[in-house]
Amino acid sequence: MEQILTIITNKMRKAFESAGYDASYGQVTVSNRPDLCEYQCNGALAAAKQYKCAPIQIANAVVSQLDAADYDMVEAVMPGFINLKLSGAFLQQYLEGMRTAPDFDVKKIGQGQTIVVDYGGANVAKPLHIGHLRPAIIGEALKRLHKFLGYNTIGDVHLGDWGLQMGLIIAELQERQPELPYFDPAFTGEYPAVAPFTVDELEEIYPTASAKKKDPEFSHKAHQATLELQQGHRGYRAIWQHIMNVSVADLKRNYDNLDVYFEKWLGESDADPYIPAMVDDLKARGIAVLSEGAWVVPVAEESDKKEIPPMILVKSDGSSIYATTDLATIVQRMQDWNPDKMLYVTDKRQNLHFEQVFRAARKAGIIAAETEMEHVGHGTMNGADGKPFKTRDGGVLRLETLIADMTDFVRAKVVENKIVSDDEVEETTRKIAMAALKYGDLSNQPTKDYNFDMERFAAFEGNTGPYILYTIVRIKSILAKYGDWENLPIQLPANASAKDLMLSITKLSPTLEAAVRASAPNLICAYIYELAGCVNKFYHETRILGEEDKEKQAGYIALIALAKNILETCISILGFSAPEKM
RNA sequence: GCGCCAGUAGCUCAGCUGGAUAGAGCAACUGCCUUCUAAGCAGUAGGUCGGGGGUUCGAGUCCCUCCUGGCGUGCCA
Repeated sequence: MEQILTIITNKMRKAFESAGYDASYGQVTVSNRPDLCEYQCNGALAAAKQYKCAPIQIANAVVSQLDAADYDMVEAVMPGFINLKLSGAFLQQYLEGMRTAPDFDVKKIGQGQTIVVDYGGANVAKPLHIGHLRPAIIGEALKRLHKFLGYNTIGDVHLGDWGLQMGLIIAELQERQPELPYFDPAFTGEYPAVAPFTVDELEEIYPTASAKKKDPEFSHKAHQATLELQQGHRGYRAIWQHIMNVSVADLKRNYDNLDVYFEKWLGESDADPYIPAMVDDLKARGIAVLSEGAWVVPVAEESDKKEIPPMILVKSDGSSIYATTDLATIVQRMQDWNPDKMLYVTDKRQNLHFEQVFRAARKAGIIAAETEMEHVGHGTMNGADGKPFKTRDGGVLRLETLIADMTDFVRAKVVENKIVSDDEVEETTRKIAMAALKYGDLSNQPTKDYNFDMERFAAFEGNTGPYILYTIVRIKSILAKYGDWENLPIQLPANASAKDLMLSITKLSPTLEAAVRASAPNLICAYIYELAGCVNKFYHETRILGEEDKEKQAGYIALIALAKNILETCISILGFSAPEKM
């Protein structure tokens, strides 16, 4: 179905033409003065200059060309605005179309296209911490949004399992347990099947090793181990496999806990097999050049305002770096999936890195010219004081801990409210906590830093996830009491708040398209907040179950049912769901 | 140094390609539960949109400049 704005813009364009003006002035927008009108066209103001006459004259001429039956009100207002109010019948018909079609008749603009969303950013051997929350939540939402709009979507966690961090762990392990067979060059037998560490030990080993990077001797050993691992050192590969086994199981558990699911659990190591051929090829074609001992791909362009340093392909010690694996990953993705678009959801501070990789990929012809590459750089989540999140003792806060804290907060509230029975408390609590956490994050623009304030998020008043859930739950409660509500047709708006609600419902499609275009889930949050507000106002002003006119009542039910379905669809795109009661 | 991003109510933030009186939430104050869940609804108060220039019928939005903060800037990711 066409969007309302498109429909009335087209009519407005025709009216401009009939009145003797250029059709391009007919763009209609949602009103910024809801007290005056629902939609407006400012084209007459812009046209006045070209036609050298008063804007109000143009506006009047255009208005006389419009079909009055489509609107409750059409008027030209000084200095030249054209204000519109849609007719109830038009709205009724439009909503009935949304109600009866699958997915509210939202156009599947991604039909036939494949998109890869790279959004986990988890590192093996390290527990997920507070910094992993945003890419997981934003990436999952963007993936689901694309999927809803018809794209074939592939979410890839892209594990950090190949860089210096691995060398650091190996070097540290060797210092602690040099007697292990992995470090014995003469050892040719089978390595132990059981890892020489638990996940908890691993999580201690890495930060310890990382802290020792300043020691030149240790640092050299770690770099050397990284290189040898990448070159196929048998013992190091075995250790690596242990790390993977122990770590990935733990990561999956944590992502499950967040309702974040990846289609692919590939990592930097999976790109490794593609590296030698890629590097040879780039060298042979002169795309990679030797500079300061390293092989680099110059990516600077004439039009650059700043100096873009070359992308380092092979470090001077011969090992690969994250740019190398990222580039090789693109090779793998093009080969296996040939996507139309790749989306990278990572910290915004990696912006330059991705700019370099994308340019190198184009320069080398690794990606097709029409394949879009986008880095969705997100900001940092800080503590309530605006400073980076730390635990009381100054450590990094684990994601698990954050979720547990939020859950405890919510549980207290749920228990206090006494609406759900004891055996439902946990499930309800989990859903509300997830909504509070995810909505709290997604309602901010991805690029901005924001402050995580438990008090604020858990307060549940105003613009929060629980507010949205509460709205849905209220409707569900009415529908359950009403009974058979599934197939009732939409009726004419019964009152002003019903019409406002209907108008809000029609904005679903433009909102989703704008969100996908800008990679901005916050637009969906803003939309459902507005929609929920309309629902609550309608709810407050209209007695629904007590309505004696059964026909009228069926119309109310049809309207709130449609609103509920849209709200539920939107929150499922955002990655959470509503309980039955709260 | 250069580059990117941000600066809007006491606090946290919206404001789409420039349009009419700059909007929400929190906090403060005031109403509304014998009636569909008050985690709600309605209202009051709160602003020189960082400063200064400019472009035009019109600027929070575009251009220039300055101030403040954050981040990035070749072998970490």
